[in-house]
Amino acid sequence: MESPPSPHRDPDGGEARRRTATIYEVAERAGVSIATVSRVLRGTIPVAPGTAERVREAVAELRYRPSHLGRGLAERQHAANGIVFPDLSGPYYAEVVLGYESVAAELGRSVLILSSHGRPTARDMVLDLAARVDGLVVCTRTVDDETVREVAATGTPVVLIARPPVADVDTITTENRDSAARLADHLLGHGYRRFVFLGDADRSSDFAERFEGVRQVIPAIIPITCGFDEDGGFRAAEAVRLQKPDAVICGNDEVALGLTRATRGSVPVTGWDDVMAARYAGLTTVRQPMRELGARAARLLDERITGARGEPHHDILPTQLVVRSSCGPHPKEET
Amino acid sequence: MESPPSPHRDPDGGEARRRTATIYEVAERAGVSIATVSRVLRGTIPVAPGTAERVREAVAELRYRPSHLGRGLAERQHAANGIVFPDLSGPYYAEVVLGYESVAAELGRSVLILSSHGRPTARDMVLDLAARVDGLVVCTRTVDDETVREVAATGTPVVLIARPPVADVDTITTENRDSAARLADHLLGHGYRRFVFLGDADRSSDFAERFEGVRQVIPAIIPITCGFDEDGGFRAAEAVRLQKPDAVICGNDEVALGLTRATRGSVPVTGWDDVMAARYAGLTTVRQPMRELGARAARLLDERITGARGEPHHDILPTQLVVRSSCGPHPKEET
DNA sequence: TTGTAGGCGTTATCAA
DNA sequence: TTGATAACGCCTACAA
Repeated sequence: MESPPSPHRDPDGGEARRRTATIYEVAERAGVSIATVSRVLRGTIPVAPGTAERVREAVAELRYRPSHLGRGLAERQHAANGIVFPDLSGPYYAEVVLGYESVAAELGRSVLILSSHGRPTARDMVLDLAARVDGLVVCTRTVDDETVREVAATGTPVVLIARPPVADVDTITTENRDSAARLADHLLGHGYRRFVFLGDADRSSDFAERFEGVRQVIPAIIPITCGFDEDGGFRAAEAVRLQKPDAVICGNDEVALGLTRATRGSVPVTGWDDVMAARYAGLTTVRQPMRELGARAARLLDERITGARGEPHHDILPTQLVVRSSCGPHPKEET
Repeated sequence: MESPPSPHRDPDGGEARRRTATIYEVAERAGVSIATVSRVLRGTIPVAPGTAERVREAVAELRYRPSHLGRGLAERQHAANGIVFPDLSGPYYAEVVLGYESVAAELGRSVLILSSHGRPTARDMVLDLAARVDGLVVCTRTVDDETVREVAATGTPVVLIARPPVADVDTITTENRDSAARLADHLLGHGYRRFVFLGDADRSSDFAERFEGVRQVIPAIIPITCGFDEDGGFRAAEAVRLQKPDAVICGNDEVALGLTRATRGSVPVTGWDDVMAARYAGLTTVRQPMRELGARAARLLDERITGARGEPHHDILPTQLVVRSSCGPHPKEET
């Protein structure tokens, strides 16, 4: 007998880690060619019912699952999407990612996550991630514009979340300016006159827009810079106190919560996002549709991946003022 | 002139989506063979300094990034890990995933996430995910034991989080029974005598262990079943009221928070996990090291992937009772 | 309806 | 130190 026609080795003895079956083994077991196996699995080209049945049996018996590596290489695609965010702690990004994963999964794509954490190697990690997905979502300022452009130049579709447009990539943001103005109006209704804005407008376009929106109504508002999380808000308490504000408008809920903890609620405060903790802290805030942000990004990306050309999208999702107790007892409306 | 020796087509005209450079183009540009390019990129085998330099230049000019698909196929590995969890909402899994991503990234592995949501196709999705990673973390009861076994049988290392052992896969959990008993003791110290346990011990080993731990101290505790989230707790309020308990021990913070919202704090309550909202709600709870859970899983997985054999690990991480106001004003200790 | 064979982008083994 | 070239697992014209 000659050696078997298959160019592939037989599975090894089996004492070491068990190999996963290949299409060749399925084909051999079903007594057909690998082309036929591929056809019944993909359902592209009709196969004789009997043959198809034998193939399916072989697949089941061998517990065969096609290799994504082989398939991806042949099809020139990954069937996977990526998403980059600064950090998952704090429900904001967790929700965004969840919304993203949810529809990506529906669309048959796996999702790869990457938290930049603020690692200096973020750029490289993102470029690497981009090389193993069909499309990429970049949240906020996790990497610089240059990197975004480089990924986009590769031809890999990119969607930016909560970030100003770069080149002509798609963008999804939430409405900031108007709701910020509305929030400011509400606070003015409380009778407050002296305000502090707490956050870092230079490092987040969201924060910048919120600040602008507020300042439109309260030109004299005093900006104070701090980190994006609870700790940032907590630490800023002293600086805030020095300004003796009637109320403090914070860039997001975590900052507001941190500040509240430090001031023990002695100063009226507002946040932004409406994370779960905000409800229990009685925090007045602006709710944004975090999950929808991710979900929409996934859909948009899918359209681009599957070939949609057209002009760049720049979707803006609506937000909603949520008044609770942290901004103080509201005086009667006088209208 | 003859046609070029490379078996690969020239890049297309360039009007459509731009292709990413391949190793052949780098080799051609540097005037070497692809083998040499591969060698300088991997740094495995020494290459003449001058040659290496030329290759690096070509790589930079072409912005070449090796294809993970090609590489993975040749190396028979993915350089990626997966993690499966029921849902990312609620800070618990968000933190676990974050801890996981954090160390996985350090170890040079991408991470693929999959939320089972409770989709009926979860089993298939997990099997599919398992086929595209080198190792997999499965949280809680996202899929049945059978599926876990099937993945493990493939040879893909698996680590279970917050779930009882299956076959001989590694396991990481947090301590439940003792801390539950401690919690019960504390509540007894308040003078409470009639208790309800709110959760679903049948669908979570964590809940089951917590219930057992509590019941050790309070044999007469009344179990009531509800969903795992805020809504579950909220809806269970009526059933709880009917029992007129002195205090309610909930399986996790979200349930406790939901119940609290429904009862407006009229009944002493405790949770479990210590999520962010718990702090602001003044919830007495048991803190578990969520991020560490994920981080450790990533390390353990990496060891298995890189060849560690040995006995299965069954790590148990310590937890910590956190007393706040939700369990009521504490009477003076009398010791 | 089915099989053959070339290609997808890398790695790694032989020779040279 | 380098270059051909055979895998790796799959898809898909092209033939039969």
